[in-house]
Amino acid sequence: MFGSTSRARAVASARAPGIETPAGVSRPAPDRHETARTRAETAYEAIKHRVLENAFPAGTYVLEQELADLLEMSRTPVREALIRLAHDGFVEIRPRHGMRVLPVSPDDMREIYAILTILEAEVAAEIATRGLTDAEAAALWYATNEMTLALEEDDLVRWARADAAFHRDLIMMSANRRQRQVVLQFWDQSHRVRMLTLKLRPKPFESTEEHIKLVKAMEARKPDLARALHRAHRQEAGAMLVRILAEHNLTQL
Amino acid sequence: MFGSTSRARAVASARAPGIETPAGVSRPAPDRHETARTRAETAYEAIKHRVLENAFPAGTYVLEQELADLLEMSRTPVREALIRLAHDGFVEIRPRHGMRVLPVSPDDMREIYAILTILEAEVAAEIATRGLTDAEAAALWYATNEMTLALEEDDLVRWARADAAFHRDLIMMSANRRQRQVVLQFWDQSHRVRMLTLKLRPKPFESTEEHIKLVKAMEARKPDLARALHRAHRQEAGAMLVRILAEHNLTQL
DNA sequence: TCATGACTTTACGTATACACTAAAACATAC
DNA sequence: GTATGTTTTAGTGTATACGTAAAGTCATGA
Repeated sequence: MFGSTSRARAVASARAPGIETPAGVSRPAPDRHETARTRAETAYEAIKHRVLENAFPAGTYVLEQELADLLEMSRTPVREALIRLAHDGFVEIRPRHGMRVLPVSPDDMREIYAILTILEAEVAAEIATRGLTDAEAAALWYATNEMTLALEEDDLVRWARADAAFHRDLIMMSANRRQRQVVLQFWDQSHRVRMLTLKLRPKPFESTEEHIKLVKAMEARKPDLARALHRAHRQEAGAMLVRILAEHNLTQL
Repeated sequence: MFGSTSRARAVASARAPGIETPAGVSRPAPDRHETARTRAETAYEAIKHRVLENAFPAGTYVLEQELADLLEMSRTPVREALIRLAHDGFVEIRPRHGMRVLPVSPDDMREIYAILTILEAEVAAEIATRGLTDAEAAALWYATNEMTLALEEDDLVRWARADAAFHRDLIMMSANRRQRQVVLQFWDQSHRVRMLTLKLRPKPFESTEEHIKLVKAMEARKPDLARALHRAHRQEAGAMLVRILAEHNLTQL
């Protein structure tokens, strides 16, 4: 169903596309780019993408059959995808109304950033304790450099991309798989709000500086400093987003 | 599928039990105690229970059809339950081999306790900041009292039950729903190891004292003290469990 | 116009059928 | 006995059918 099936299918599924099977179950060739996936996985990714990119706005109800029609598959893999999406916190499932895209309120953002702040600060300290590998340092410096260049060009989208890459790279350095999973889950939950408020925020000069200071603290192997810097960085970012949501009365993004 | 369906079904499902439906789908009356549930939910709870209580030992493979036979339902709700159980970290799904109960290794326990330590310590500080309600204090004192009585009677099972209740009560006091969800998820993941090592651990006199001190610190509204006490408590408990697993070569519980 | 009851429609949860292919079993050669 | 190739079996992912009941629609009365 997951993971190793995808691998096995990638190897085994080099059959001719478009074969029409003789019995009730029609088996069109799935789109093949580089990994074969179950339809349930395809559905998961497709729906998640639409949620994150606001193609399905917050509060929207979409029925199972609508999703199935849209994705050109039966309801079964759609249902399986929805179970996962609900568990990830992107949608809720309301029988006879379909899935509803969960809005992200200021309170939600408070919750999310409270957890990100706690857990990421510990990761920063962990990394400062054991030191950065060359590759890790390069990745983080690349991201901060991107942020700086983006600011020079007044390209906020580019800046946001670099910011996301920085934080993703950072959490992926954690040795604790469960910690990575939790942080990424909530970071994803905040994605739409971050994107939709991008132009409402002040220019992130200080934020960029904070990223740079954090990398320096980690390179200098100062765990307490790294923890404190990152904690402050996350707390301020969360508080600012919450403020913006409140000021603009964006209560359900 | 979840939640509100259960409510609606509870109201609407007072039909005669045992009605045999005319077409392919046989609809025996589900067992009714107080809440009606979908079969997928029934499957989730039943399988989870068997995993937690070691009826399906770690490393065990069980096929979908075996589970369906055992639970007297079709494969469909079993599949849906397995998606959730996999997401909760109790099993992995391996196509053509069925679900496999995920063992919990010493490294897993390190990961779990690292996260519990961080997040719960913050909850303890939060509660110490805002103070305990009478009901909350009563619940925690009841649990610590149970621990004390259990120790007097040398009843470790009773002690473990009180310990679990204490921690569950504590996390449920967090205002952060996501934090509650994360902590409970990982606490559940450690359940089997805690139960299976119960008799291998030293008598938890100090642990009981630590619980008592924590409640006092929270009542006294000392957030820094509460955080530090609870952090130490969780770190020591995690380290001890990891030690025991290693000493007894229990690498895959 | 609003409320209520009856009837109809439809979305869901589930069982079942089926195609596909991974895994197991079997046959053969060295 | 071991390795390899072929055949068979069976577990999964998916589509479809169906029963159930929630939701919608319609008719009627006050």
